[in-house]
Amino acid sequence: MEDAGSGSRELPRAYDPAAIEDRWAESWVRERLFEVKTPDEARLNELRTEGHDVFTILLPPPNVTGRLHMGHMLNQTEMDILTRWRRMRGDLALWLPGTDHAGIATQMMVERQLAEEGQQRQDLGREAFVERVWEWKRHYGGAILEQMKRLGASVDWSREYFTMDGHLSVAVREAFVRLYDEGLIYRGAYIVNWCPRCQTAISDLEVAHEEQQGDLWEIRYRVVGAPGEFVTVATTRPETMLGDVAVAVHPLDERYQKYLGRKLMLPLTDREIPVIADEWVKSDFGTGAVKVTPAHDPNDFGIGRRHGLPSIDVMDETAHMNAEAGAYAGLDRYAARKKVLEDLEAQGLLGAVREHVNTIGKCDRCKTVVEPRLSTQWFVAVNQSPKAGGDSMAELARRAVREGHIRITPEQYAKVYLEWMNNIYDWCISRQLWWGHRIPAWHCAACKQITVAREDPDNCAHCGSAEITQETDVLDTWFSSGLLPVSVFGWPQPARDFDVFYPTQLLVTGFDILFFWVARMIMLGCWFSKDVPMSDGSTREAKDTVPFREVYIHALVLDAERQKMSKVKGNVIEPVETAKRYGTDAVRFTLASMASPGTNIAFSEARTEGYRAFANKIWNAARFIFMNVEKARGAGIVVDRAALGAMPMVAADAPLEARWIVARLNSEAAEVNAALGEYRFHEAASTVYQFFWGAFCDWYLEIVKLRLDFSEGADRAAAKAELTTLLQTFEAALRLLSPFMPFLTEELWHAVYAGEPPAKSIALTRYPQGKAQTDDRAESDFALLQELIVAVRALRKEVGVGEKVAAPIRIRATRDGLPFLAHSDIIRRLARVTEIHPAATMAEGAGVRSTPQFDVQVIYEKKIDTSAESERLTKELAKQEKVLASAEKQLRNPAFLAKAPEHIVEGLKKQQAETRLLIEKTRKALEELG
RNA sequence: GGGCGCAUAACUCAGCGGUAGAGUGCCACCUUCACACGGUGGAAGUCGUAGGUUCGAAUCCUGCUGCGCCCACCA
Repeated sequence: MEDAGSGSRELPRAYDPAAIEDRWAESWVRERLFEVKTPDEARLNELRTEGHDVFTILLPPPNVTGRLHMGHMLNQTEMDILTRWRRMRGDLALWLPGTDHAGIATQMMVERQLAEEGQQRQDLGREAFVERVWEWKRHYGGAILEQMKRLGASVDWSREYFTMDGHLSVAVREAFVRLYDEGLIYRGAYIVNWCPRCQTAISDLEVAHEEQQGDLWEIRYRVVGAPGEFVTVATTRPETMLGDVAVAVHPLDERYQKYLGRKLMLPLTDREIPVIADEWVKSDFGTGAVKVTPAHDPNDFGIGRRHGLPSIDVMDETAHMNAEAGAYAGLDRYAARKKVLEDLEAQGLLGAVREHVNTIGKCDRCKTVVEPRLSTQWFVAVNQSPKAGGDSMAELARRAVREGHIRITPEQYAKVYLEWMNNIYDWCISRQLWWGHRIPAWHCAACKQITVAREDPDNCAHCGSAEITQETDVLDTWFSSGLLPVSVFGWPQPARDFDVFYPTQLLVTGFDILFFWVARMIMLGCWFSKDVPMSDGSTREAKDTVPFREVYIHALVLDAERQKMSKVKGNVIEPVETAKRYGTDAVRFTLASMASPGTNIAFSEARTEGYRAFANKIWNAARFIFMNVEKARGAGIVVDRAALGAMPMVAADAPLEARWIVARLNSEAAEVNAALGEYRFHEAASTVYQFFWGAFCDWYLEIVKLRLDFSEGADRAAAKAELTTLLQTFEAALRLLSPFMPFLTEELWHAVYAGEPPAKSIALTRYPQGKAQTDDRAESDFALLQELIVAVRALRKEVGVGEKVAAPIRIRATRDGLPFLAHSDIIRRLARVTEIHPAATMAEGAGVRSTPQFDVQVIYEKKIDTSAESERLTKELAKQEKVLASAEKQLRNPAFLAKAPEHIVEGLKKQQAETRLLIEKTRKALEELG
């Protein structure tokens, strides 16, 4: 029997997400539901002919060390909603997961583990340490993906990658070699941001700037050969004076003209340093004289270069003073600062000390104060054109956004991106770590030259010497993750995956990694894909080089007090734990309903409670429906399963509520589709919520109770028709809801089909599109009916009719007759009315509710509370008069009549007429009350 | 030093040129045979502040106040 609706399994009275979620999460993975086979050309053409497309989305790879937080869950909920939606629309939807090896973070994690065993990584040696990290990764890595599985993310697990996988490492190496050969990767000694704790260079982006109250010290440098004369410099970092090689002043600064070319005696040392002129110096800052320390300050480094000065490095990699610092050697930088100041003071060389707000850079990862340090590193020359000519990487990346090949939502971030891109510096990509992609460069002991190669070389490419050793540095993690959009699809090998899935459609991510990752992907993606021909052999145009066509920047998730969640503050809301308490669907719905583009989310559990109630509401609607399906079956009435799965269609002579609910389903579905197309998750969520609860449950289900009479002598054909519409609408509503609440809808959808569903999952069915059937007449008729029912309910309350008591009503139509009387059964049931008496006049002294269309009274012996009613009416009257006054004022204004659009004027005229009528009615009612 | 965002009902947020909406909370009534994680009715906002543009402003512009964020090589 091809029937629908479950009777086989009684649904529990209250929805218990815990009872179903693990089961489905596990099943979706086991059934390989979301795996995408790379289509061949024929299949692809077929897809496109049908009006569908490939939808590829890359999961921003979480760190292997990561645990899922609310930000991830928001990000994943948004991606999952979109992916499920696109899949259900018939697109080939691929959501690709993976994890990032996260250089510093992971290395730190394992080092901490070693520390507990009383060891350091140096004790193990590089090879053993790296092996240890791999082992850690195998044991603990990727826990976050397991959490993701539990939350039902519809990703293709068969394609899961790790950024240190073999084929991805090949891509990293290829990219490095190509850029090096182009002269776009270079090695050199420059000032970089150095973290003394991590003992590695970090990029500009990995430095967090903090303002703090500090001191600006003035130090007197004796002028050689001029006893009693000094040049006073100002500095915030006195300890670096030990590495000074000059003092610079502005060339036009009159105060110092006489010292130009003279020598100064560097205090605390026996070195003499020159006074030089450089335009970079601002005469109005400090004393106008700057100590020049090329090894410890990027500006000084620049001055040093311009003037051919040496660099004296006075610190080691742990920010302790080195041998160059003489007596201060071995001291930590702050201890050295203290001692330097004391010694200067003792020698009378310390001048004024001023309070000074300065910004200090801290290591993003460990919060240690970063030291600008001269060291030899590898850089990507992002602003440089390749040898053969053409645009630089940065320029390509700017054009991609400027010319609209990549659309960023919300738009304001496009500006932020371009602003950053316009001011970008070369990217330091080397890290002094052990965990990561080792730089494929070999140093020759014989000729000192560098060999960069795809395959590990045995000999120097320049002199042939076998005495070569590999570079010890590894690459910045973002170098490999920046390549992901090309590398996951097989680049640099020619690959069908690349042809089909590149460019990806969308990137959903947080603002915090816009520069770190998004910008780098755009640079590297555009750069490397431009040489990959299209699948038909044609040259790739700029628009097809981008790594993704759209970027959606999502909100930050804050706690209910709008504070950033952090372990330190202890205000972290655990998503999986929260999902267990309220149900994953409820948490997802909370996030979706608050995910308005461009605003942050203050996550509140109160709201989640509300959506748990919503889930329960859906559950119970299902129970009610299944119960009736059972009842019908008992009477030999069975709904054909084939009627389900599409948009319900109703006959023109079907009951009003059936035509209405189907019309509503169509219009709401259209709205949801439109909202999702523009990332307005909150609108989509509130639309489905209002539809299901406010329309389907509150009105349709209540009316349907009138129709589901399957007993002998009842209109069984009508009952069956209504039951069919009910089931169809519910099934369609489940599909509409399913991207937002995948677990609950999956469970109920299977129940609708009594355990014999037409597909393995609701996720594989089609999304309601909402173009099928509209019915304005049904919507407006129903709206009038609702107005009447609400008015009667309110009157009953006023007059004091008990909840269970039914009472007659008196009704008078103002103009359009009494069309709603045709639905007296609905009025009787929903407003608890016995008889409906059409009347020409309203009775005096009884409460009246009036609308422009009708007046209505409840006939009941118990009189109303006249003073309360009079108060209400007075208030009502005041409101109406205000509305009227405002309308009249505008309608009297010739400028308004001349300039306002016609429909506004017409609307206002209508409002004016209706309000006048209402005022008249209200006044009369007040008079009658006395 | 630049740049950006936000201020709307008690709370959390929508709305972003035509006279204010939702959820939660609150008040009253109702344990009616899907659901008390429920139903019905109700109270609640001079849309931060001062100007301006407009026939019309919560909505656009400017100043101010208060929060928050990002970027930045003045020692």
